[in-house]
Amino acid sequence: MATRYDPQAAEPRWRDAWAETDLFRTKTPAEAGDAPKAYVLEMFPYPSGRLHMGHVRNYAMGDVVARHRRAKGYNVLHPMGWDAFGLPAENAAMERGIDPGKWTYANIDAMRAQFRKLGLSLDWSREFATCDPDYYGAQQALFLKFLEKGLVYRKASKVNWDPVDNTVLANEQVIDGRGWRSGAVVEQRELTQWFFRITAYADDLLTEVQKLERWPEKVRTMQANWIGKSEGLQMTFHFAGPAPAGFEAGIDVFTTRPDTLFGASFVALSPDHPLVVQMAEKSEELKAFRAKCAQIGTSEEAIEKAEKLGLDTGLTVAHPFIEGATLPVWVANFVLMGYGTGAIFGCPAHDQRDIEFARKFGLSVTPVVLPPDTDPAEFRVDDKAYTGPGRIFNSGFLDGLAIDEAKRVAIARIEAAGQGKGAINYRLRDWGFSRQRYWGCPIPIIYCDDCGAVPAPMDSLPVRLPENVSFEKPGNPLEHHPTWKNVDCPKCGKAARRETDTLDTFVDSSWYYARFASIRDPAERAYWLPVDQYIGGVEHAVLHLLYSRAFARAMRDVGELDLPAGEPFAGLFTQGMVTHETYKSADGKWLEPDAVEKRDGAWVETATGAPVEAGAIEKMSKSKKNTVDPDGIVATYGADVARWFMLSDSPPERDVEWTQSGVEGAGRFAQRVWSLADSLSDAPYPAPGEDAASLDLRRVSHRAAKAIDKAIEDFRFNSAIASIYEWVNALKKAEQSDGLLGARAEAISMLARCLTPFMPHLAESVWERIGGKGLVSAAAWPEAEAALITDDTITLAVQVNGKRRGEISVAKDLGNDAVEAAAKALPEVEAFIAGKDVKKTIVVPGRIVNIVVA
RNA sequence: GCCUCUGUGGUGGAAUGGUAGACGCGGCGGAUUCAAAAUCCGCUUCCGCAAGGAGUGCCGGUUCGAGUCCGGCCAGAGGCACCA
Repeated sequence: MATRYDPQAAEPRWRDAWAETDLFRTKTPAEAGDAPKAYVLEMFPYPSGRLHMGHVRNYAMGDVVARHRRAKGYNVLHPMGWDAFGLPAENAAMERGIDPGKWTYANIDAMRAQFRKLGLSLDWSREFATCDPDYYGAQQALFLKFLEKGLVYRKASKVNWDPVDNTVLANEQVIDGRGWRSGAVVEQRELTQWFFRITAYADDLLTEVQKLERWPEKVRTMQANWIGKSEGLQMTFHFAGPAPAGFEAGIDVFTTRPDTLFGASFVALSPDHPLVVQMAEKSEELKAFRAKCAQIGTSEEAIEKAEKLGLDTGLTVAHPFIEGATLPVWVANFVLMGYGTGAIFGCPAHDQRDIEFARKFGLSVTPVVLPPDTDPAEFRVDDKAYTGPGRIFNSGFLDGLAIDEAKRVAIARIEAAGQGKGAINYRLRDWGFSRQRYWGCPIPIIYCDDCGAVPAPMDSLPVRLPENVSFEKPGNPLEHHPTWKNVDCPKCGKAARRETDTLDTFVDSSWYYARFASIRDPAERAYWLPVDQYIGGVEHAVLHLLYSRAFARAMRDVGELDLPAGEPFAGLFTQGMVTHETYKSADGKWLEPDAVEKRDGAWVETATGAPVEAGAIEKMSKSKKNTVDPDGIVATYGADVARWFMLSDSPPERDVEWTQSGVEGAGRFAQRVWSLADSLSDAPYPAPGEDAASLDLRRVSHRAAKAIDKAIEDFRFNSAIASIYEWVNALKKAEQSDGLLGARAEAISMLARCLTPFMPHLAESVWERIGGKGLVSAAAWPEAEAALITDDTITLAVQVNGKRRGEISVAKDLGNDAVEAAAKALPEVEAFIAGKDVKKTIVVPGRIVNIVVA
C-alpha cells in the first residue's frame, strides 16, 4: 500500500536527530586532520522578528553549499548570528515603550525558532548578537587599537544629517540625496565626528578587488568605481596681481588633463573653498552667491538640472607656461570642495562642464587636442567639448604629442619648475562612523576639560549601554541619560564626560565573520579565515563589503588578523531577490495574495468577488502587500518544499518569482521522490544486475550524481535541480520494468545523498526507508563510477552544410573514415548529397559530422 | 552622461563554438475513478496536409558550423553621477 510523505511528522523528527548527534558542530583543526576546511557564510540577518522569503532563499543557498561541502569531506564552518544594533529597536521603543534590548532579544528568539524549522546545517554553538556586551566590548578594543595606530581620528566636518532619524549618515548611506533608511532629504551640518581612515587603504582596496576571481564582476566594478582612482597633476597657480592674505602661495588645483594646460581659460573655485569663504566676509555679492549655491542642495532634481552658476572674483592668476598670460579666477557651483583641492582650471574645449561654463559667461575657448585626420583650420568646438583621442596643437612645446605623452611632458615641466607634482586622487572619503543614537556600540572615549579626548582604559571594556533610558525627548537618549555619561577622567581623575555617540552599525558587520571563526578558540581564527564562500544580497556590494575589506586590513595592521592579500571573503555570491505578482483592487488598494484568487481566468477578490488587477512582478515588500509568509509555507508544505522552490525556478543570481503553482509543483515532486523509495521492497537489496537495462539505469544515475555535483560547485542550483528531475523521471519509468530492483535501490540510495543539500528532511526519510546507515546528512557524496559515465556507443548528429539531417549511432572508438561512411550512408543524408559535389567532410570525434557540398 | 549586466517558446529558464528550447510552470489529450481529488502516461517554438522551411532583440562579420566569438545598433535592469 502506497503511503504519502508527511513533512509535518518527518521534519521535526529529523531536526531532533541532527541536534542529538550535534551533527553540524565544526570539528577543531586537530579533529579535522587532513580534511580541508570550508567556511561558508551567509550575510547575517537583522533580527526584525520575522523571517521573510528573501531569508529563506539566502540561507537555503548557503545550506546547499555547506551540506555539499560536508558531504565532500570538508570540515565545514557554517555559523549564524544577529546584526542586532540599529534604529528599528529604538523606533519600537519610541512607539511602544519597549526596551530596545528586550525587543531585540525577543525578536532573536522568534527568528531563531523560525530558522530552526528550515533545517539548516548550522553550528548554533557559535551564535552571538552584535548587541552582546562581549561582542561590542571586543569591538571597542578594536576601536582603541585603531585609534592608537592612527586609523581612527576625530575631526570637525560637514556631514550628512538625516533630520528624521536624527543622525549622521556616511556618504555610502545617502542615496539620491536622501537617507538610506528614512528617505528624508539629507541636510549638511558641521559636526565633530569620529572617522575611520578607509582612504589609507584606497589603493590596496582597488588593486586587490581586481584580483578577487571568485567575486562577481559586477561587484568588483562597483567597488572600483566607488573608490574612483584618478591620476593626474596637482599644481599651483600663482596670482598675477597681489595675492589675498593667507594665499600668497597661490591656488592649488588638481587635474587629470595637464596635457590641455595651454587651453586653460579660467580657474574656478568651489563656493566652499577657504579663499572664497574668506572673501565672502567682505563681499555681500559673494555671500549671496554662496547662499544661492547652498540652496540648490544635493537633491536628485537639482543635480539633474545642473545649471552652471558662476561669479568672477576679479582675481587673476598667471598661466604656468605662457609668459605674461593670465587667467581669471571664478567661483563656480560645479566645483566640489570635497574632491581634489576644491579648485580647478577650466579647459572648455575639452571638458563638457567647462564649455557650458565658458559659453554662459563668455570665456575664451581654445582647442588644443586635434582629432585624428582633422584639418586644424576646420576644427571647431561649439557647445560640445571634444574628449576623444588626438594630437596636441596650439600648445607650444606640447605640439604634436599624443595625449598620454603630453600629460607626462607637462607634468615633468611643472615638477621641474617646482610648481606641482604628479598626484593621484580618490573619490573615496574617510568613513565618518559616529552616530547620535542609543542602540549601537558606545564609542569608548572620555572627554576631559584638561586632557581632551581620552581613550577608555582597556580593562574598563566593555563600556556598556545603560538600561532604563528615556526615548521621550528627540535626539540621542545617551545624551539625556541622567548619570551614564558622567565619569572621571582616566588620566587626571577629574570629572569628565563619556562620548555619547555610538558606532555606525556597519562597524558591527565589518568584522563579525572573524568573530564566528574565533569565538570558541582565538587560535582558530587563522585556521578558518578567509571565508571561502560568502553569500548575500547585491545591495551590499559597496557598503558592507567595502567596509569589511577595509576592516580586515586595519585588523591586520594592529596584529588581529593575518589574511593573504588582506581579503576576508575569498568567494562571493550575490543572490537575486524574491518577487511576487502584485494585486490592486478597483479603488487602487494593494491586496495580499491570500485575499485574491483566479476565477474563470480573471483575478477577483476572494471575499467579495470584485475584480482585481494583477500588476507588476516586484520585490516582496510590505507596502505592496505582495509578501508570502515563510511560516505559512513551511506549515503547509514543509521546509524542504520551500527551500526547493526557492532554488529551482531561476538561476541563483537572478530574481525568482514566487508562484503558488510553482510551490505546488515542488510539493508534488517531494511526494514523487517518496513514492520511489516507498515502492521498493524492504532492504536488503540485491546488487545491481549486469543486464543492459540495469546498466542503462545505472548510467543515468551515475551521470546524474556527477552532473549535480558539478552544478552545485558552479552555483547552478537550478540546473542541479533539473538534473534531479530528469533522474527521478527515469527512475519512475524504471518502476514499470521487472528485474531492475538492484539498480533502482542503488539509484535511490544515491538520490537520497544528492537530494540532501536541497531537501534534507525528505532525504533522511528516504534514506531511512531504504535502510541507509546512520543519517544521510552525515553521509559522503556518492562517487560516480568512471565506467558508467562513459558510453560504448555514441550518437552523432549528421549535418549537411551546417543543417542537421539525421543522426548515427556508432561505437565510441570508431575511426573517422568509418564514421564518415556511415554518415553518408544515411538515407536522409544521401538525399541531400546525391548528385552534388562533396567538398569536404568534418568529423569531430564524439560530437558531430558535417558534410559540406557545393 | 559614464560604467556593468541582460535580451531564447504562452511562461521561469537549459545548452565546454557542434542535434536550440533540457527541466519546471501553464495548456491540451489520454489512463485510472460511479464521479472527483490525488496519481500515472503522452503531446506542446512558429509556418505547412506533407516534404520541407523559418527561428535565440536588430544589422553585419569570423567559421565547415554561431544563442555562444568579433564590430555596430536597439531595448530593459542595476550602479555611479557637476569627481576636474
